[in-house]
Amino acid sequence: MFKPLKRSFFERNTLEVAPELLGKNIILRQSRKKERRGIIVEVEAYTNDDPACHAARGKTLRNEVMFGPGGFSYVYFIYGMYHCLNFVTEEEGIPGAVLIRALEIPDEDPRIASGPGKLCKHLKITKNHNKLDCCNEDSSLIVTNNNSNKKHCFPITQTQRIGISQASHYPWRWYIKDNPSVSKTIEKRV
DNA sequence: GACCGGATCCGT
DNA sequence: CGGATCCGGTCT
Repeated sequence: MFKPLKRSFFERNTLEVAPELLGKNIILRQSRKKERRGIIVEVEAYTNDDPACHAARGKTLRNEVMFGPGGFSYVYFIYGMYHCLNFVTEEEGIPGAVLIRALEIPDEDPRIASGPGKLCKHLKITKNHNKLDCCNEDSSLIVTNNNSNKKHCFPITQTQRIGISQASHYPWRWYIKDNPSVSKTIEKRV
């Protein structure tokens, strides 16, 4: 059995949580036996008081999970064809989330989950996975520490966020340097 | 009820 | 760089 990260991990400043999610495992239980795993290699932070954040204009039906406790999933549908996975940060009442932009999937092509839409497609993450409490060990979606040999010793690159028009210059994107599963590496570094 | 733009991806 | 494709937010 795997131990999910505690709620106290998520209920901190989004800009602290985001880079710390790099190297962590996402575990998705799809049935009693079947389980998929991915290593987080690229993230972006979206905070309260951030024009690009879905919560920037207050609570709506779509974004309300961002206003709740940390550690919940926020999955939304975009461009008529893709889903994107986030984990809610900050304490209850303060919206914030970390967008998971790329995963390294063991024994798979490194490009199979190299983007926020691609990773949801590969893991079959849909709106059914919205609002799951990922700190509950019985949840079908959890995040765990990586116990493998290639521990926390990896260089991290910080750049501007990509794919957005509002506040795109904020340097709130982090990825594992030289990891082949990162979506793009051409953006301006900080 | 209608309109419009989007935290994407792929092929050209 | 354009097209696919559809939902949520906003305004009427």
